[in-house]
Amino acid sequence: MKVSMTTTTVHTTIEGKVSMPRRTEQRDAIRDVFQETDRPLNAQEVLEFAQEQVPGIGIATVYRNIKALIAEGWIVSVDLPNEPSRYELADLDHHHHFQCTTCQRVFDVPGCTHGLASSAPAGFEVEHHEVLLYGTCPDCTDEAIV
Amino acid sequence: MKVSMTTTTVHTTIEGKVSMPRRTEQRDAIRDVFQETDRPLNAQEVLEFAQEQVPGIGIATVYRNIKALIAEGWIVSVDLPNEPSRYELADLDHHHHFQCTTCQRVFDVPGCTHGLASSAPAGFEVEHHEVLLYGTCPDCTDEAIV
DNA sequence: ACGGATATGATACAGAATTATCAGTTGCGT
DNA sequence: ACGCAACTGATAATTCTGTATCATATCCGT
Repeated sequence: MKVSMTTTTVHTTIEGKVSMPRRTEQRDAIRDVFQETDRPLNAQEVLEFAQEQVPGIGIATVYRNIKALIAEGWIVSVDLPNEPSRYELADLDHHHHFQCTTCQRVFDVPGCTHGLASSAPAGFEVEHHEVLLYGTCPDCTDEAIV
Repeated sequence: MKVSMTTTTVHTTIEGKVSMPRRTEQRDAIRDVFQETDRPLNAQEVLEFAQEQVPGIGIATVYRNIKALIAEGWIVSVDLPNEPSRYELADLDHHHHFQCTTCQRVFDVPGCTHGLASSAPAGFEVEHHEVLLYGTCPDCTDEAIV
């Protein structure tokens, strides 16, 4: 189930005045990128996709907005070993990740093999876990055939 | 089962002469650290433990030897998201890792919840996987009680 | 349309981990 | 004991990711 979240972060000045974040085409483009893509994207990927809609957009703007979108809980970071952070919508169900060892893209893997909490030795209290699968994605498997 | 590996890496010069790596107290100390510790260690941890045996040892030497030990297949790197590389003996059985969210140390978790390869969607070929558990280690659980 | 706070883009900067450099030291074959 | 190649320690340099700076542009209430 996807809950359409409409969180709004406001900024409060010293005098107590409240200002709303502005709506810009760059910010809209970045939001669109996440909503139209079903896998975690890193800052560079977000930049490339956003540039299709706003050619002049810069990497600083991407980082700034990613930070803001995380702060308002609209996206979350997906971190893999030795990889730059990727980001995806925050309202996805629990899932794991698959990284293609050929194209380096990361995909979501629905579901969860539970029983992981009980796999730790006695005395270790598991709070959360992460499962990472590595292999070849369908696109790269097809490429290999050609 | 632990197989005592005695890999020896040699260096070949341009003229074809072969030279053996030298035995130094620093290198011995670093090897000892890995053999006496049952969890993955990062470069800083290796430095600290090795300094107990060779007080003057420097971080550069640690990195150099870690690199050499990896090259000869004696240790392998253990990489977690947003963490510096850790290293452990290469001849350990398949296992996973647990990171304590309090002390940040990483521990080995024996065994493996299989069935992971089949958890990926159709078209994704899983070659290997990594399971990361996060929580509180016994030491930190005890600390909390005190 | 005005005006000022906020956003943007270009780029300098920062922080972390690891590698390169280099002068001095040391292991080890002879 | 000699000699030299390999090793070490101190530190500079590098690489990578993300943040700070700042002049300019733009959103949006009035």
